[in-house]
Amino acid sequence: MMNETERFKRFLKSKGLKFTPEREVVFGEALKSGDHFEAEDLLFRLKGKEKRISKATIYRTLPLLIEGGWLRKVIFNERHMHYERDSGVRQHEHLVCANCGGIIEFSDKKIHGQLDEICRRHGFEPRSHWLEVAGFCKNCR
Amino acid sequence: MMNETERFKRFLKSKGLKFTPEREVVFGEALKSGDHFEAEDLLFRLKGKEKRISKATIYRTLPLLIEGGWLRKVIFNERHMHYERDSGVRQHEHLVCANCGGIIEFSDKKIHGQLDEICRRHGFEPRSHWLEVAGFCKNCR
DNA sequence: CTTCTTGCAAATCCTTTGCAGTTAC
DNA sequence: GTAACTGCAAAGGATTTGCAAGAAG
Repeated sequence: MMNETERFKRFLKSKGLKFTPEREVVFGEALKSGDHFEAEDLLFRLKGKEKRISKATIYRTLPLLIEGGWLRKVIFNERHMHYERDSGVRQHEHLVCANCGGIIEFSDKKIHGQLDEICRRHGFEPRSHWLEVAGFCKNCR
Repeated sequence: MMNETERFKRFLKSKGLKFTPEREVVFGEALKSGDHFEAEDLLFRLKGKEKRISKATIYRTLPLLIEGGWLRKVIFNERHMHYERDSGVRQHEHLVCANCGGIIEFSDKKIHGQLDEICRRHGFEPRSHWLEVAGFCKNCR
């Protein structure tokens, strides 16, 4: 964790930006998120903290964390953005339950291979992809 | 086309809704859309028509067309919604160029098969899916 | 005639921005 | 010191809603 904070500091410095207490808190809390979260979640979780962080600061910090590779955006069938830890693999593959909202993540080599093949056929250079299957999970079907 | 309009009338009736000139126009224009469009596109295209249709009516009609199976939603990496003709196959597979915005649609049996397999493994009952690959097309790479 | 519709403008929701005061370096 | 940062509140863009007037059935 200390390492990550150091990485963050270096990242900011490299861009001529400053390492502030606010950014440190948002950074720490975002990385603590086990799974998907929304800006509003962060805001809420930070409400209880000693340091009060404004909505604006959160919205201004999230893009930095994405740029630095700590987070990625995930778009669901809603109006607002979700975020998740970026493990480095730029793939977003989910089964999303239409009933309980539960999310199962997966990653599949066969699909990746096939996607590469399809891109090749179309002369398309892939950078990232996301795949969402909507339906009903084991418990809700 | 006449058939489709009849279908639409019947659909509305079945839900206790009325067949109005406004709905007819929106319906016709939406079905005329060869590819993806946004609510704003429809609004614009309807500007020139004899009948003036309000934004609100468009936003109120689109969900009906989705419910009736004529359209489906497609979500891109933006803040607003896109729509496309629903051919009955509930798959949304696209290569989207990050530079020119061009969209290449595809459909791939191997991927479908593999998705089914993954769902089975997770006890998940799929209803629809969407897969978007972002990158650069032949011309823009 | 009754219920559903329309257009309008105001309201929402999430996110971004302008500004004036504050802080990191 | 000075450029970057913060919180606030106001602005934004896409979509929605309340309302009174207007049509469909």
